[in-house]
Amino acid sequence: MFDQEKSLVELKIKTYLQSEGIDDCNLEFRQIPFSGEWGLAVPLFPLAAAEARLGKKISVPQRAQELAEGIQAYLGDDLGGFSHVEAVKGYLNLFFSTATYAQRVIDTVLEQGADYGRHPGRDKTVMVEYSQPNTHKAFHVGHLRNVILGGSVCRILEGAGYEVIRANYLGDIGLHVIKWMWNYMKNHAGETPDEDRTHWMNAIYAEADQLFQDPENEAEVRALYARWNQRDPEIIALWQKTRQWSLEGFDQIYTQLDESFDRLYFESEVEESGARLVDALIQKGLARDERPEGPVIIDLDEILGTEDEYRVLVVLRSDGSSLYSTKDLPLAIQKFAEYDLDQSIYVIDVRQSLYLKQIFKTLEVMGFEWADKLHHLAYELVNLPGNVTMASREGTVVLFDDLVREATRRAKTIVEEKNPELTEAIKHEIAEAVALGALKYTMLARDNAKVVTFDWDAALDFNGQAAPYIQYAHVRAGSILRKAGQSLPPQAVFPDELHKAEVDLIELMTRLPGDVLRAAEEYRPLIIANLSFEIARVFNDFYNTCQVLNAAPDVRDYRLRLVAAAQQVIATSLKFLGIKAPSIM
RNA sequence: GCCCCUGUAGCUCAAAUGGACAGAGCACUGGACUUCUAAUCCAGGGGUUACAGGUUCGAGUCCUGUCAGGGGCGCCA
Repeated sequence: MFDQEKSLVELKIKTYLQSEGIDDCNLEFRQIPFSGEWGLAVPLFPLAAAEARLGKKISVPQRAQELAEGIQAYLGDDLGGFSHVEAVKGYLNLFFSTATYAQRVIDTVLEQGADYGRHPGRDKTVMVEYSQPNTHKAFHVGHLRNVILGGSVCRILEGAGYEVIRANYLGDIGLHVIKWMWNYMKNHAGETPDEDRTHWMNAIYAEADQLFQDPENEAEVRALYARWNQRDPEIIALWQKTRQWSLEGFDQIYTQLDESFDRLYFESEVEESGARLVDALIQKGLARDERPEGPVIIDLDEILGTEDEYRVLVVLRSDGSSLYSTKDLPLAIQKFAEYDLDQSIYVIDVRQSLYLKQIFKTLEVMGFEWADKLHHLAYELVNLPGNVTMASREGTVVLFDDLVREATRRAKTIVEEKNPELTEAIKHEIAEAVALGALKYTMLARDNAKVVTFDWDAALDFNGQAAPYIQYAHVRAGSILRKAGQSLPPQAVFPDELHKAEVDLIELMTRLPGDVLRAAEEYRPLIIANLSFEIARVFNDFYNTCQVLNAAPDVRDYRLRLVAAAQQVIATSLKFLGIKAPSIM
C-alpha cells in the first residue's frame, strides 16, 4: 500500500550509507511496535554488526544509533510521504501521516470489498487430500480436526491465489466393511438407515465389532470376506448399496460443515492397480518378494545407502492381500496423471509421518519427477482429558452429531434470550452457525503440531477467545451500519488524532493480505484465527469507547467507513476459517 | 537402540524472516447497561519461556547436551 514511499526513502537511505562507506546493503523494514502511530522501522544493527566483523573497533548498538541519527539528519525535512522521523535505540523509525495512512487503508479495504486480503491467481494448482473417512463407520471429533484443518487450508490457499482441488479418499473396503455387512445380513436384514445416516451406520458397526469377539462369529465374518474376494454378486450389491448410505451420511456432515470435494477416490478403485504396481516393483528389483514366508518389501535404507532413516516399507502381505501402501502408491500416480499439479498435499495425522516419508521416497526412487511436490501436512490428534485417544473400539469417542446437537442446543438457549422475536428457523440457523463456529475455531486456533484436548466444557464455552466472540463483533458492526441508514459515506477524511482503538483496528486490518500468504505457505490457519480474534477484540474496544452514530457528522462519516471496513475484514478472515459470520445473534 | 513432536502465567494457548517492554483467554478480585446488542468493556495481581551450556550486538525462537511427556520404527490403518 505504501510501496512508493518505501522505495523512495530506501533509495535515499542507501545514498547516505554509501557516503558512509557502506555499499550494497539490504535494508530491513518492519513495523514499529507500541507507537500508536504507523510507520516503518529500519534496524541498523545488521549494518553496524557487518562493520564490526570487518574489523572496525566499534560498539554495535552505539554505531547502529549513530547510523540512524546520520540518516535522520541526512533526510532533513524532505520526507516524501512520511510525516516525521526518529532515531532511537538503533532503529530508524519513519512515520506516516496518520490521516493519510488511515484513509488509504480504509479506502483500499472498502474498494476491494470481499477481495481484500485475497491475492490474484498465480496459475498454480494444488491438490489437498483430506478427511479420508472409512465408510460404514462413525464420524467423531477426531475426524473433525482433519476436515476442518483441510477445509481451511484449501480456503487459505485459494485466497493466496492457488487453484485448489479438494480430494477425499474413502476407505470403502476392508475388514470393517465386511464386519458391518455380516452384522447387517444376520441381524438387520432389510433395515434402512434413519435420518442421521452416519449415526445409524455406526450403531451397526459397533455392534458388529462386539459380536466379532466371539470366535464363532469371527469365522462367519471370515467366510463372508472370502465371498467378497470372489466377487459374489449378492455381496457386491449389498456393498454398493450400504456404501452409498455411508456416503450420504458423510455428505450430510460435509454440508453441515460447509465442505465439499471436487474428486472422490476410493480404496477399492486403486487396489488392483496397486497389485500390478507391486509386480512391476519386484520386476525392477526395487521390491523384494519374500513370499510365502514373508511379505513383499521395499528396503529403502538398503536402496539409498542410509541407515535407520527410511526403514522398510511393506507393500504387500505374504498372503497377497493389500495394505495401505499397496494403494497409496498408485493413488499418487493417478493424481498426477489426472491433474497437472504443482503440489499434492496429504492432510494426515502425525503418526503416519514415517509411512508417508517412505511412500514419497519410494515414488522418487521409482523415478517420478513430481515426487518432490508431495507434502505431508501433519497434525496432532484430538484426545480426551487424561490423554485418552479416541477409538471406536474402546468406546472413547465423542460423535460428531452428538457434539453438534448439544452445542447447537446451548447456543439456541442464548439466542432465545437475546432475540426472542426471531422465527424458529432463523434462531436455529444462528445457533448452528455459532455452535459450528465454536467447534471449528477450537480446532484451528491451535498449532497443527499440538494435541487438542477435547472437553465438553471448553468446546461449549462461547466466551473469550472463541468464534462467537468474533462473530459478535461482526454483528455489532453490522448493527451500527444498519442503523446508520442505507448507504455508506462514499468517502471521508480522517483526522490526524485518532483514538488508540481506531489506530489499532486499522493497523490490524493491514495485516490480512500478508497473513494470508504466510498462512498459505505454512499451511497454518492458526495465523488467520489469531488475526480475526485480535481484530474482533480491538473492534469491541472501539465499540465501547468510540461513538459512531451519535458523533459529529465528520467523525461519524469516517467512523462509519472504519466500521464497514472492519466488518469486511472480520467476515473475510472468518471465511478463511470456514466459519459463518451471522448478521444477528 | 534409532527417529519425530511437545515443554511459555494456576489452567488452555499465542508470539513473521533471530530484534525494541514475552501477549491473550479462562479462573480470581473490583468496577461499567435510561446511550450503536453486556455473547461486551475497563482495572488489578500473576513469568528465571523445563534445565545447563553455546553462537550473536541481540535468543522463547538457532546449535549441543540433560530432564519430563507424547508418538513412530518389515506383513495395523
